[in-house]
Amino acid sequence: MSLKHGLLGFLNYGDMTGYELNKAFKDSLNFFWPAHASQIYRDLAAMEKKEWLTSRRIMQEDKPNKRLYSITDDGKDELNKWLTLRNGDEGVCTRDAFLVKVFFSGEKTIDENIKMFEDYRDNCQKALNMRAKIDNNIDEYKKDIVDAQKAFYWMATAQYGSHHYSMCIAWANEMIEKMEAMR
Amino acid sequence: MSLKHGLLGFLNYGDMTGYELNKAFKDSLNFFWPAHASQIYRDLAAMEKKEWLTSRRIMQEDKPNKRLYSITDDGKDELNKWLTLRNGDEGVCTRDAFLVKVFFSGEKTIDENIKMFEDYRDNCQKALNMRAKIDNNIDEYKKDIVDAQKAFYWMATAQYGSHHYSMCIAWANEMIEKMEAMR
DNA sequence: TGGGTCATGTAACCTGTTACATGATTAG
DNA sequence: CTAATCATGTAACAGGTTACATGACCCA
Repeated sequence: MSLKHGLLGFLNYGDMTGYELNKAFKDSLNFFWPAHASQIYRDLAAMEKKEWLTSRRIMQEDKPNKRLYSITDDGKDELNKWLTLRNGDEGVCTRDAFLVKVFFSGEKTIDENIKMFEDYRDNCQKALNMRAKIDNNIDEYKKDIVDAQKAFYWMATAQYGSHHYSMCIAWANEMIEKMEAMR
Repeated sequence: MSLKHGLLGFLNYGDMTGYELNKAFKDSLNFFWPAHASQIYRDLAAMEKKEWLTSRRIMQEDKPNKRLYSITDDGKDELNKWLTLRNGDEGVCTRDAFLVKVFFSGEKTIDENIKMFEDYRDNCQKALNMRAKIDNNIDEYKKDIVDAQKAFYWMATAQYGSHHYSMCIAWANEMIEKMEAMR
């Protein structure tokens, strides 16, 4: 997986510009796969060279001109190849800088660490609250791209998000409690 | 965070070779921060240039010669800077390719997706079982580096791992159940 | 005699991050 | 008046992945 597959996924729903793709990522996948606009534009250009996409310029008068991308048959093949590819450790092994930091936090005082965990918990709580927004976004998109099938998998990822943050909050609270007992 | 900080963390416990660092990663942090041996050696060289480390060659007769790294005061400063740096979204936003795949899985048949989730669940189960091993490793290291303080934070990350995989398994089962009802 | 452990690296490549640049229109 | 939206990109850099190379010793 790389950003390219995410872009192919969206373009498979219909033609989009880099700007729109950037928004689509922010509105839905951002929690699982953050993307910078600059990378989106760069990868779109690279994918056009590979002939996974074609593009055409759309002239506009009151707004800047834009470039609309369409997925090709090669692009669809690539997307399906990725979708049906069996996952090895994908999803099972997650890179998480916070956990590494925790691992080495024996160097710090308990009070510092309690604060670090409280911060973390609060950030998770904020993220959990924001999930409600994401669910709204999915509901809105649902109206445009009417397809109960698709919507189910969007909801599945949203569900994961909620479970994930709840778990993190519970874990942080457990650890804070233990640290307070140690103090 | 980058691999460099993880390496500094271990070297702060005592001098180590690239080979030993590679094993230390595999035995403990692998689930949160997988590292390739080639990157470890490359980053060690880069860190020596920055004077975060010094190294000396150890000659051996029946085994290949090796290079032992020691952390410098600059290296310790860098480590502490990172450890005490306030986390923004670190830990809150996790990159997870499997979730992206799920998001776009409306393109596939329900049967294919059930299989995908079953695979995922089984991988998580395997990972969960392997956590027992990690716990053993931590117990062993505990004897060498006797420090209850440190051990607590190692256990905290291990706890996270168990919680994480249990949550993933539960989520996958929920989704499989729903998909089976849709079939 | 084949595979695991010990031990270190190089090179090429791919992917992601940060900083910068431009400039019109529109809503508060 | 000022901030947001629309819209696209370049350049440099940092970090991670894959493939390859070497070679001895030891255990089954």
